[in-house]
Amino acid sequence: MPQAKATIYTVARAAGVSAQTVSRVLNGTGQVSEKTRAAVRAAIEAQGYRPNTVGRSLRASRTPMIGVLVADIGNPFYARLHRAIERRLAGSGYSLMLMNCDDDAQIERRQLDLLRSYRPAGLVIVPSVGSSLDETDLRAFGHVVSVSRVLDDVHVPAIVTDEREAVAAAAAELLALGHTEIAMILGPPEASTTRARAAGFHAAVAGRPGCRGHARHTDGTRAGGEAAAGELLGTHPGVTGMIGFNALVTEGIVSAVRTAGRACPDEVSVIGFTDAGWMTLYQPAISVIDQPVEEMGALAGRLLLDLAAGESVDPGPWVVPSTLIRRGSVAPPATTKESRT
Amino acid sequence: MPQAKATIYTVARAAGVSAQTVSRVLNGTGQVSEKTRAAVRAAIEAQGYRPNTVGRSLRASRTPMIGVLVADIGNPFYARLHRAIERRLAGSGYSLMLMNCDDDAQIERRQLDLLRSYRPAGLVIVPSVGSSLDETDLRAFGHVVSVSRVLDDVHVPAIVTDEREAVAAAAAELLALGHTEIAMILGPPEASTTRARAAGFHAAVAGRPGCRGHARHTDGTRAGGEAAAGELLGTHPGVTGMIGFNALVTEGIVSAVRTAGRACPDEVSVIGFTDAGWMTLYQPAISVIDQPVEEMGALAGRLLLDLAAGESVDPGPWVVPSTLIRRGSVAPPATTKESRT
DNA sequence: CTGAAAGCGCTTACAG
DNA sequence: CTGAAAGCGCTTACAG
Repeated sequence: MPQAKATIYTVARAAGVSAQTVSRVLNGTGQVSEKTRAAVRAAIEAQGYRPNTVGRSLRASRTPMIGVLVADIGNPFYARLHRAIERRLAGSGYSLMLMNCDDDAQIERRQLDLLRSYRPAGLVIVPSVGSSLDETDLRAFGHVVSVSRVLDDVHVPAIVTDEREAVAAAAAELLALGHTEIAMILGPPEASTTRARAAGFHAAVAGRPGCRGHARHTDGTRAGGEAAAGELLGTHPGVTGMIGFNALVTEGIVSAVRTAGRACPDEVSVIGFTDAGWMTLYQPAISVIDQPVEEMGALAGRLLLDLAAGESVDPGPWVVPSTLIRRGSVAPPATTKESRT
Repeated sequence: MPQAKATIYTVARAAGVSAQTVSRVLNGTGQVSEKTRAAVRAAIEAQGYRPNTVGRSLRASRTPMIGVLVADIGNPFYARLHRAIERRLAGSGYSLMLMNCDDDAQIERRQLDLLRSYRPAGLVIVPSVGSSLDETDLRAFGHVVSVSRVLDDVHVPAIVTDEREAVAAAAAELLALGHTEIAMILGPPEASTTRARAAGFHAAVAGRPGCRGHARHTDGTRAGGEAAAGELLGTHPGVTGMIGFNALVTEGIVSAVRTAGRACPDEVSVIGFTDAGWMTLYQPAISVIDQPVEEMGALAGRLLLDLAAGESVDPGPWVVPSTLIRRGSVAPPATTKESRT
């Protein structure tokens, strides 16, 4: 029959030992005789005692909790990231406190304050676009790892994918197929990811004399991607290949291509960024630069565990490579095909 | 210059008052003279003091945190639910601790134990399929609200949508269009949602003499939905309409219909459950029973806030209605159309 | 309007 | 191998 309020003291009394000994049994620290251990276990069982993390955390001045602050958990990228971190941390005793900031620097700061009030052991952060956080803010947190987006002038371990190279390879593949005018529909210009992906795109185009590359910034949403892609298809009918900044923008591109009455891949090839279930359902299936979200999350969890254990961690940036998955949405441009026929 | 370790005591000393007065200023409780208040505020500012929720929680025997336990945050339904609860709780001082249980009753129990060790103020739970939780487990949590799935014989406020009615209406619409053999690809038989949706489906079919309804259980994934739908299309070529249990199963149905070489909606009409971005991108756009996820999450947040404030809350179940969104994937069956032509 | 004392549940030195 | 004391940061009675 579980006791109304079991604590280490009620357990200690029932077992005929001190609270300290109960603590030792609970944590497996120090030496406890087998007999005493058994008595304590029996009392724990009898009272239905459950440790109180709050008491422990207060004494330790540190809570076994990792904060996770992302822009929007509704975005599958962040949802998968959370799940991957949680899996890596399973069994470690650490819990995750997830917070959204809607990519708003003010909300980000507020959420961080709230989070910090719990004195968490660490933080995984995908900084907001236009984040105002600096090294001081993050240092106040103790252990921090940034994922995907990086903060300028802030030296915390960062986990990223090889955005520049991956986009460059994808763009190069379009160009090698014979496309001479291609476009990249980007995210917000302030995001580090936008800059890296844009750089890869431009580098690939620059490597092909006679080819032209268009880049457009958006807010990273489907609507934003659709508007930018639609505008581009209208003003630059020569564009025969498009790369999307993320899964949502890619949805927008696909929609715009269809609305413009252009066939994919016959008239316009499309490559997405970050795989999504619908991409294999759509016809044609969408080729995509597949970001290793699970690996990035697992690595974030590992680095934080190392940091919490007092080990020093290389600031990186830790680069986890993306892979180009070739599906049906990429083909040589129509003109090339015709000239071959 | 923020102090290394600011507490209410360091603030109190700097302001020349007692810790108790600092607490009063922080919480807006009791009477504090304007002058004293200003001095305290100045000291807080000067030291960069941030309240420690752990200390407060220990004293209060309760943490301003709501646990959220769901099957899989990778499922957009749960991600949207989390976001909706978080939005409703914004500014309330409560944080959310999100946990996955992979729909595994054992993991569910373990996660709940971990969560409980924080002494949270409440819990939002989507019980796992085959959950072993009973009223005692949940009562130990204090304030609990269940969402979407309900636990048998457990009396906690529940938030659901009108699954039975919504599915019945969707099925009835197919039948009214002239379909005489339709199918529902369900989730796991143990889930309360499966039972409710199946009941709605069977009721609609029973209301139409001469019509036939097939129901198949799956694990609720895309692969499961695809296998079940594929099998059904093969063994029962007369099926001209299918309803999916959730967004993933609907992906599977759409894929299976295409693999079977059947045109949608000309040969097979499809209706999904829970709207998703790809459903408007796909051709034809997928008609769907749209679940009011945001409202359900907001309501869960509100009920928990009420409960935490000591108010009594109606156990409900609180029913938030779903809406049938008509898009391109539903049409009269081919035979009917031919006979009209 | 303000303060001194006690205690929330635990672990960290320190002693034995 | 085991225990008594102190203290983590805060708020709750209780006094004035």
